[in-house]
Amino acid sequence: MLIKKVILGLLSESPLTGYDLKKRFSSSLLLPWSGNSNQIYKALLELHEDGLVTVEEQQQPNKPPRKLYTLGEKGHQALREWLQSTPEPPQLQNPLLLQLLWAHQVEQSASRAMLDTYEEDLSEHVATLREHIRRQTTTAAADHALAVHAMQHWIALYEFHLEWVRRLRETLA
Amino acid sequence: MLIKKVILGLLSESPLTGYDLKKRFSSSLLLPWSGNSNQIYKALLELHEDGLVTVEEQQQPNKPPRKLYTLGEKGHQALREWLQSTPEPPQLQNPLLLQLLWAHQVEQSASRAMLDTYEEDLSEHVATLREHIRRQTTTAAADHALAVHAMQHWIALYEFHLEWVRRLRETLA
DNA sequence: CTCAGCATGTAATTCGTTACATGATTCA
DNA sequence: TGAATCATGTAACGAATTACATGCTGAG
Repeated sequence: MLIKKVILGLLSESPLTGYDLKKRFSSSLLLPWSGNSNQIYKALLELHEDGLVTVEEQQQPNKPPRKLYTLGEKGHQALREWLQSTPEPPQLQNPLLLQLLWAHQVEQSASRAMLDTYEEDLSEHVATLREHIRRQTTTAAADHALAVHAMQHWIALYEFHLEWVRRLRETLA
Repeated sequence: MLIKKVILGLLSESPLTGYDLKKRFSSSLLLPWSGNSNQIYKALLELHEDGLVTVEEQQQPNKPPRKLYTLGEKGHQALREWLQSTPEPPQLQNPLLLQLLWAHQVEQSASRAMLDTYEEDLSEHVATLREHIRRQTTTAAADHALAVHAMQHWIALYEFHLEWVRRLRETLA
């Protein structure tokens, strides 16, 4: 499960609770998970069973008790192994491309209209991502060159797609 | 469910059985489904319940009976509606990028080695895709300009990623 | 008084996968 | 004899989602 490795990565930066992780996942556009408690608390239990993390239960005044998870030596080792393993090739899922496979069955004006709103949605989406990444790269991760490269490429992939959509619209206009 | 729309698309080309669809899905690298019977036969049942397809049961000598599904008028309508609807922005999932977020925790030589095999795997993968698409575009779909554009862009996305990996390797060498 | 934040977790449901069950035919 | 193709389907499981349950605190 990829999410477990990512949790190891996040815990390697600092100890965190399930709730912290939840917020990280739901606020990060880069991490492709919704940040639902089900998955996270289950993953943490399993990581603990496997001895990769340690837990410290903390009672705090005026707040619910929390469980702080810390990456153990075995966890660091597992993380390092993952970082050195060869990842799977990406899965570029693109609903638009599927739709275009049968686009000849509707009038071209309809496809053009569809692409118009698609381009609008997409460029807004890309703007959000760009801003999101900008904030990330100017703060913490800025010293990790590979991480910065990765994020910029992630954006570039979306921009590449957006550019293609724009050119396609022009050829249809 | 996106797979149901895609089934409508496939049935719009010619009537097919569940078994036919299964083969289409498992042999097409473009359609991101494994082609497992569970999903397909269930989808066909539901499409039938909704009156989008009609079934004709055929007894054939020396072979198991089969159910031929044909797209009805309501199904054509549903397909056309889908083709005109605005698709979701793509989800570019890329395990490599996640790994690079914490790559500074291992030695750079290890990351370089990882990228070496990744590039090898990926370029092979892309070659397969390119050949796959080449066969597709030279035959049936060749007359549908938008479909051809879509497939070429799909490949181009992978090639864009591959090029980036190559440049990244050079900067690390 | 209500809503957001903190913090844990469970339940129900969807989508997807592989593996299994059945049974005939054809080809090596 | 054993594997591959045709053709239907079920079972078991995994990954992910949303919604729900609980309960306390502090701000508007």
